[in-house]
Amino acid sequence: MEQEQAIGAKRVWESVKLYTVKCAKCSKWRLIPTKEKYEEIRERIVERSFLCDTARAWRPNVSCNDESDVKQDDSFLWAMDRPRIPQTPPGWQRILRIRAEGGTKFADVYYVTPSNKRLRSMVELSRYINEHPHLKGVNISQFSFQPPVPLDEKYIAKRARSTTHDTSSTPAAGAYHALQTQNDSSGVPESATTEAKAPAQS
DNA sequence: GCCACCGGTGGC
DNA sequence: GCCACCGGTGGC
Repeated sequence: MEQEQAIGAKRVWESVKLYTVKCAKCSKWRLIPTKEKYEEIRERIVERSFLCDTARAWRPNVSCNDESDVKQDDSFLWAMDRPRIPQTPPGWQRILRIRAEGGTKFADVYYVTPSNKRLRSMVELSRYINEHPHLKGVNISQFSFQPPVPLDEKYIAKRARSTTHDTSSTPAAGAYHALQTQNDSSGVPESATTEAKAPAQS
């Protein structure tokens, strides 16, 4: 019944403000116009590198000669998605919620079903699918609860990591693309955010 | 040690 | 009373 644009109607909202992907050639950021497009690129980013040319699909004249669409400064909280996250099935929504700074986790991923039910884990997802025969065609391999990684590792409270050895010097090493989230809450963190800037070599 | 999962609860 | 958010922890 009240399926009415349900999704996106009220409570369901996304922490992500802008979707951006880095050009594999010139390393400039290109804004991705829609979440759907972003998810499509993200799924195949390993097989198909993103280039400024790719953005011509929605920006006919853009090229590596144009400056970056967005500066990677501290006006946003940056996070890198992992590659190979499947596109969200039609009728569903994949929602990312960034947690408060200084907590034990960075973000939560959840899926909203076509009938507006919020699911928090693979367990809940498969149970829900089993209990709803009309969703039998839905394969759980189309879902991933893997959250992105913050570029600023200090955003999360330090664990018993100690010694901070170089082991994790490059956060999200394999990930090619990133998303931005709004960094409201605090005033000007400023401190070290800019240092976390993309090591993005090789 | 990490993280997927879920219970508790504070704020609405 | 509900639910968004967070922390604890069991299983790997």
